Amino acid sequence: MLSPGPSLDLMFQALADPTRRLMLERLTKGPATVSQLAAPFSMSLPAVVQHLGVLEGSGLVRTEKIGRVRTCHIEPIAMRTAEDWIGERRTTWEKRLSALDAYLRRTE
Amino acid sequence: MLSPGPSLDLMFQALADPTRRLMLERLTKGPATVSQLAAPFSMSLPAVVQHLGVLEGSGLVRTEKIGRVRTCHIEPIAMRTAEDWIGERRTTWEKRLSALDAYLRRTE
DNA sequence: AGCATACTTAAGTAACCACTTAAGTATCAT
DNA sequence: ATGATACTTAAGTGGTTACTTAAGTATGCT
Repeated sequence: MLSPGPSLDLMFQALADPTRRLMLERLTKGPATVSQLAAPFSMSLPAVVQHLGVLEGSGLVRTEKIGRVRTCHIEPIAMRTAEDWIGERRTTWEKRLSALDAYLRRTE
Repeated sequence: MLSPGPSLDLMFQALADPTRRLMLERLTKGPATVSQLAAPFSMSLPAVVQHLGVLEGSGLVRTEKIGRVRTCHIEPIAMRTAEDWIGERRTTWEKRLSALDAYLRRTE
């Protein structure tokens, strides 16, 4: 392991689990309480809350507790951070490829 | 854990480690042999090869061995798969937000 | 007050992950 | 053929992750 980074670690780690991606997908349709978020899954509530903790720790999700109900929603800015990291590297490589391609065509 | 998916699991898992992201970053600048890829890191060669295995297993990197040298390069298509998954969810949520915003302004 | 709801805390476990060292194999160079 | 290079295989270890069950706390309802 090297540098901790601005928490790309935590974001990608959070995205690496299918349960958490489904939870994120659910939150795409609007905010949800912990119970609502847990409903589709067959696992225990504490397990769901632990997943939620990972999502929140990564910054991808924000939650707020009012009374006894905790409500969760997506944080699009954090999503963009992860997305951008991939995008930058991908396009750099694609540019290299097309430059090589052009070169090969020229020397052809 | 639920569905395995088309291996978004493996891609995001691969991206979750800073060493692997650095390796990917290196490969952005062009193909590299295993030794070249390992050079910047202080860890053992087998450790680097294990990381490389994760990257390759996720489809983000492709390698080919010629003689005794294994050469590695980025697979931009796989990168795009991961990128797109995030992007779709992020934009859906952003649309929801701006729709809500517009609604609030109208009723204001 | 008494009971249900909505989490929360704690503790334990089995599987996985990121390394390590040591030893091995396949090529290439002389 | 000999030695160096470029990985490869195997086995082990300590830390983390994804759960579990059991019990606890805080809030809202009647």
